[in-house]
Amino acid sequence: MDLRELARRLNLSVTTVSRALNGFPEVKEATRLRVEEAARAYGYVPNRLARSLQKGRTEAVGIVLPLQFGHFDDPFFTELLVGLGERLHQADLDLMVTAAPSGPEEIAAYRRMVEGRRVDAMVVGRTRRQDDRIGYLLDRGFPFVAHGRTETDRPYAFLDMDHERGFRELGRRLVGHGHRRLALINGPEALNLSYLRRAGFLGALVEAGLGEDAATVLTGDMTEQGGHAVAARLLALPEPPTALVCANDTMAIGAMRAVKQHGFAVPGDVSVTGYDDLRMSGFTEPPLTTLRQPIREAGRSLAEKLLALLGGTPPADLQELWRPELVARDSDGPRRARSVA
Amino acid sequence: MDLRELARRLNLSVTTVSRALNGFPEVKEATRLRVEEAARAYGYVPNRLARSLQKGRTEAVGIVLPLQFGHFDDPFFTELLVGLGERLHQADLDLMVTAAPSGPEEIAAYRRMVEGRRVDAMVVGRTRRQDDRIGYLLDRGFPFVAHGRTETDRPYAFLDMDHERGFRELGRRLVGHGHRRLALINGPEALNLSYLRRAGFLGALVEAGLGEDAATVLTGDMTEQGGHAVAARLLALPEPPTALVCANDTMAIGAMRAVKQHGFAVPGDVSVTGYDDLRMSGFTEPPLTTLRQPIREAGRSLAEKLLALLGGTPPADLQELWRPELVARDSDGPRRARSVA
DNA sequence: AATGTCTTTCAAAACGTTTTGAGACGTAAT
DNA sequence: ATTACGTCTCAAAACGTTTTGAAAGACATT
Repeated sequence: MDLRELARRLNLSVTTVSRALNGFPEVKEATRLRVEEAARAYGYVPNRLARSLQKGRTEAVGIVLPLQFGHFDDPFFTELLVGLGERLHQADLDLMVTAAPSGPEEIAAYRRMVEGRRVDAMVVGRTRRQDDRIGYLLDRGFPFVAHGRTETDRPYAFLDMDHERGFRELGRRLVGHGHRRLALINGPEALNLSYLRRAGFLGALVEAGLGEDAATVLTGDMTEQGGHAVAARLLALPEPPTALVCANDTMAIGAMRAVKQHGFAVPGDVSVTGYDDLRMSGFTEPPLTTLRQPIREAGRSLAEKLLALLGGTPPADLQELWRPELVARDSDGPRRARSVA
Repeated sequence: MDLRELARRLNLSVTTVSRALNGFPEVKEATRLRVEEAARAYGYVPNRLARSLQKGRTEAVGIVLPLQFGHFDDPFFTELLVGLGERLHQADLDLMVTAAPSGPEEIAAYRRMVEGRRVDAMVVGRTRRQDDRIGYLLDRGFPFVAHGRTETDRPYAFLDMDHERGFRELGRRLVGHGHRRLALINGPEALNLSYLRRAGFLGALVEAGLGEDAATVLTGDMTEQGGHAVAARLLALPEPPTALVCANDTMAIGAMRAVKQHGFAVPGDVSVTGYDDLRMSGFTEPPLTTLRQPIREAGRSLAEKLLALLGGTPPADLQELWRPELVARDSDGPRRARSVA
C-alpha cells in the first residue's frame, strides 16, 4: 500500500493525501479525517526512504564504535547508547551505528556515513587532543556533537565532563588522607580527557606543596587488564605508591585485583579510586570510591544537542561542561604504615 | 556531484556511468577506467538513499535495545553490538539501533522499523518463551535472526547457547563439591533462557539423587542490584544455601557482595557462580567461576546469519546452538562447616 | 552488398515520496 | 454580469539512483 494506491482508493490526488497526512492547512478538515481513517484502515505506512530522498534529510544520526578494547566497550558505552537512542527515538530519528578500528579505517567510516549521505549528523566520542575526525567534520560543515573536547579554536557542539576539576578534587582528597607517594594510572595520552585528568591531578599535588614528582603517571589501556598491568608495575617498585588513581572504574577493578595479589589490602595499604561510577562499582570488594558521570543523562543530552543543531542552533551555543560528583565509598582512606613487607 | 553531473562531464549517459561504477560487464574496460578515474577525481560518492529506493533494499539491519535495566545494558550488550557492527560493516550494511522500553512500545518499535521499510532484516535479542516479536516477524515473513530461542514450531534463524547443558554442568560441579542446599538466582521467568537454565540446573540435582527441593529457585533483575537483593533474601533464611548459582556475572557480582555483607566468605562458606564470562569476571574478589559465551563471536555469527538470510538461505538452515564453556576460577569450592554463625 | 552477431552505449521508466505552480470551485463584492 | 478572493484540489516535477528495452556501431560471415 503506497501513497498512490491510497489516493486511488480515496479518489484523491497523491498531493492531497500527502498533505492531509502531514497536517498541511490547505486541506479541508473533513477530507483530512477521511484520509487519516483510510490510511489507518489500509495500514498505510510511508516509505521512509522515499521521503528522505525527497526531503534531502535522512532523519538519522550516526555513531562509530571503536572496535578495539578499552573504554567504549565497557558498560559505559551501552548506557550512553541507550540514553542517546531513547531521546532520538522520541524525535523519530534513527541511530546508525557502525564499528571500525581506530586508525585510517576510522576516518573512512566517518566519510562513508557523511559523504554517502546516510545520516544528518554525527556523534563523536572519545575525543583526542588532536582529532582528525573533528577537523574533518568542521571542514565539511557537517553537523556533529562531540562527547568530550578537543584542542581547536573553531566552535563546535560538545558535552564534556570537567575532568580537570574532578581529578583535582580526587588529588586533594588523597593528599588530605596523608598520601605522599601517589600514582595516576591514566588512559592513552592522545585522549583529551587523559590530558585534562593529569593536569587536574598534578595540580592538586602542587597546590598542596608537594612536587609533581610526588606522583608517578603511567598510562595503559582503559580495561581491567590495562589497570592490572600498570598497577602491578607500580607495586613492584622499591617504594610503591600508597594511592592509585585510575582513569576509570574498569581500570580500578583491575588495579584492585593487582593490589590484592601483591598481598596488600585496599584501602589499608593502598587506596584505589576510579571514574565513571558504573553500576557495578558499588559492588566491588571493597566498593569503589569514584567520580560519577551520569552516563545515560549524557546520552540524552547529546541527543538534545543534536536536535538543536539540526534545528539551526549554532554549535557555539551548544557547549556544556558537567561537573563530576565524588562518590566516596570504601576503596580509599588514610595512609597507614605498611602491614605487609 | 551526482551521477548526472558526472555523466555530463564525461560525455556519457548516466546509464553507462552507473554500470561502469558497479562493475557490469557490458562496459568497455577503457571506459570503466575513465569513469572510475573521474569519479575519484571529483570525489563522487553515490547517494545511498537514492540507490536504496531504487533497489528496494535499505542495506541496513535493525536492532531494538530494551530501555530498562538488566542484561542488555551490561557489558554483554556492547560486545554483541561490536561483533555485529564489525561484520556488517565489512558487508557494507548499516546497523540501525533504536531504544524502546519493553511492553507495547517495544513491538511498536519493531513495526516502525519493518513497516517503515527502514531495514532489510532485524536482530531479536533476549528472546522470551512466548515472544510476540518473533510471531510478528514470522507472520510478516520478514527476515530476522534471533539471539536465543523461543517456543514455536515455525522455523527461524537463531544462534543460542545451550543453557540447559551449561547449567546442568554447573549443577553437577556444585553437587560434586558436596553442596546439598543450593539456590538458583535466575533471570525473569518469561525469558526462554531462564527456563532452560532452571531445567538444566534442577536436572543435575535430580540426576544426582537429590530432590528438586534441594534447590531454591528465585528470580530477579539481571543486574548487580537484582543479584544482591535475591542473595540477601536467601542468606536470611534459617538454613541458607551454600551455593548460589546466578543467571549472569552481573548478578553474581551483586550476590558475592551480599554474601560478604552477611559475614560469609566466598567460597569458604558460600560458593557463587555466574554466566557470560565478562572481561571483568577475572578480576572480581574472588575471580568468578562462570560459563563463558563468546559474545563478540556471537555478534559476528548473528551478522553472518543475517547475510545468509538476505542471500536466500532458508532460516531452517541457520540454526545454531553453542556450548558454553566452564571457566573454573575461585568463587566456588567444596562445602565446609560454617565459619560464622 | 546483405545479414548476423557482438560490443558498447543510450533514453526513458521506475522506486515512493514531497513540493511547485496552477486550476477549479464557490462566495462575496463591485 | 463581472471581478476578486478564499478554499480546496490537482498534475507534474523533483530527489538520485538502477534497470529496462532498444539502438548504434564494428566486425565477420554469407
